[in-house]
Amino acid sequence: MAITIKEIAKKAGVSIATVSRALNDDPKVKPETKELVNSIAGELNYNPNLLARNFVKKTSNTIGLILPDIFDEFFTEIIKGVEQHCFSEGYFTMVTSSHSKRTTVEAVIDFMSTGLVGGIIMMAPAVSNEIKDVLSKCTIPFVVINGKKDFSKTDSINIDNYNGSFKMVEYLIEKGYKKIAHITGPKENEDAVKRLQGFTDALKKHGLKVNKSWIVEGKFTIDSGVDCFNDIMKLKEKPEVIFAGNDMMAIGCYNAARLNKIKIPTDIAIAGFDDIFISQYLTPRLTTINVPIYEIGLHAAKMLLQRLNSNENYKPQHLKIPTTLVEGESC
Amino acid sequence: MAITIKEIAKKAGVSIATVSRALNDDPKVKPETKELVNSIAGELNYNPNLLARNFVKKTSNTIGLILPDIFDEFFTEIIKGVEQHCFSEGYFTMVTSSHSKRTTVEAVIDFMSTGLVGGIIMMAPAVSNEIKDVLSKCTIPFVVINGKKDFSKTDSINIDNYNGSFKMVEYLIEKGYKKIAHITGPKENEDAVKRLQGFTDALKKHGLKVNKSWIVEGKFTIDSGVDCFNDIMKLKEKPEVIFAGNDMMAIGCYNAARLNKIKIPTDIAIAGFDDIFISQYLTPRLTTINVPIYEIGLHAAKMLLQRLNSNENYKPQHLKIPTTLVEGESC
DNA sequence: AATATCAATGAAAACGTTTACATTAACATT
DNA sequence: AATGTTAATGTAAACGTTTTCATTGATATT
Repeated sequence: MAITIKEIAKKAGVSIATVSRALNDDPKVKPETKELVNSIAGELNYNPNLLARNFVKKTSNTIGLILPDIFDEFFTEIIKGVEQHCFSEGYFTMVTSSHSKRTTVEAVIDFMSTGLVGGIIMMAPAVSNEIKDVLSKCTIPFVVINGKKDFSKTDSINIDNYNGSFKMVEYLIEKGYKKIAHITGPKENEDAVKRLQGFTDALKKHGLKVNKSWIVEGKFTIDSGVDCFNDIMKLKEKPEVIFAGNDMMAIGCYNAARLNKIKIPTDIAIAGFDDIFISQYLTPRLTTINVPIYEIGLHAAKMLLQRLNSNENYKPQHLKIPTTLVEGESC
Repeated sequence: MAITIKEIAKKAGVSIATVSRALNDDPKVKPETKELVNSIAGELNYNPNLLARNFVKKTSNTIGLILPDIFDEFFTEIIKGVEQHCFSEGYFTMVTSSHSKRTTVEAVIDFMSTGLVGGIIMMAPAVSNEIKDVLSKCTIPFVVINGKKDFSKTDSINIDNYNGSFKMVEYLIEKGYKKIAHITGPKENEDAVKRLQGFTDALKKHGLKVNKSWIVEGKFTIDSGVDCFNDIMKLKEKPEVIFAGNDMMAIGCYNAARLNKIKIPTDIAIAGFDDIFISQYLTPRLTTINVPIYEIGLHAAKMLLQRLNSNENYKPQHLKIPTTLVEGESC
């Protein structure tokens, strides 16, 4: 049987109310009493029953982290960032992902309606109306990572996709490239949309015309990278460089290139976006846009906990995470 | 305010006890009553307060997953495996890792003493006495992944490191290699120890002598792979192939080789262990031992839930996960 | 000296659920 | 007719904590 405050109360000769207050460092308790209670608690190796505590307080020192279906190494970093900050503030982290048996929306509802978590962090690269709907009814604080701009009533964190993409294209132009192709992510994916926008705007700014056939839609997966690469190589007018919408698809390009004995960067140059862990170990090292993934998780957790600990309804925050260009040998 | 069974009871004209029983599908409740209660619950969009439920039942439909300090893409798959199975059985997954601010032991204690989780899955490549100690006092079921053999009182899951390593060495010998070096993991790491054992035994079986200077201790990190590779290349008698204790260190070898213009596999061959995601995208593709990581998580979850749902103390299970050789072009 | 203020503590309710025990009514057995 | 059995439901306690609302005794204010 675990130790309860009742037993501490008995040993200390005070009421359970005083014990509770002492343990919670209530200023109304006499310092001596506090000390007494704390020492007895330590002696008995007391640990508060969080189930009971959360139950009566109607909150939870656990936060829920909802990840999208495919979660790769990218998300490990997010989990790490979230978990480490939460832990240091006395919170636990519950993870879940949407998969064959559950949608993101269902995950939100699960988390929200059971009382199990006090707040939610949600990765939502594609924000459907259904999601917006359920979130608008959400009774606990939440932070959206990568939501749309129009999703402004709540805290959100976004990667600065537009500028990252813009930066990359300017870099390529500076290097002398004039024929630049782009493999986009899925149209529904907000990151993908912004990256495409940065791409076209940068081209326009430098007086390069936007060649429609050099913009191909991928799926942010390696396989789709392979397919898109092959499609591009079939064009009569080939580009000099392919800017893949993310590193996964850039890897797909590498693979397709190797298979077809096409040399990078001499035959065609490749650039990516994300700077995932693998990218630095590709040969040649991929030129890409670094996204500080760990930091995203960290900031998401910070925002959420701030929210949880300030009952006044403060103005929703919107954080845009800056990116940096990483120069490899692939361009 | 969320709906409670009290309100359902009122609407249905029965007591809260009956509602509780009906919702839990107690056979003592008349089918008609059950139906009535369920339909009202559905109407009101009732969701049980799990905090209250778990509190009174002194269990939790949440399991705790403890990961080691450095957790890379390898662990993503574990998390996925655990989470997906747990979810399908109505359990939530809480993750944590040991890091600068907390040891594995503290994580266990945290999970155990708060009532927040009903069971624990722990990845413990190195099982210290301290861990053994705290686990022996553990009051809730747990499963250890990669524990030592002598840790037999509880459920455990192990990678078949020995045979994987043995297989690899036999494969290399078959390919004609005679001078085989091995970069081991940390001595405390149980996986590393078993892999080394498989290595030496395979050599002995085939009448090859074990050259001490060809066995170098790494740390299972990329950097240590670089260092060990360089150390080996400084030897007067160089091996023909380096069998790295894990893929991360194999990647380190790749990097060091590239820097020194050493060609793989012509100048020296490299093999790894784990078959992590990246390995298939290395050039040349790494020859390695595939470990079904997702399955490990899945089985761990299965074992734990089985344990949780059978109050009789059944015999502890020990699962050994088989591995397969993946032939790349690096040997 | 009477009263107000205050610091420290205690008593008890409350949270939403499960469950041991009690109760009822219907039916079966003697 | 009296008793036992059973099915279905109700009553109320219990879980460990926080918190509202007293209560006490001491000190300050008039």
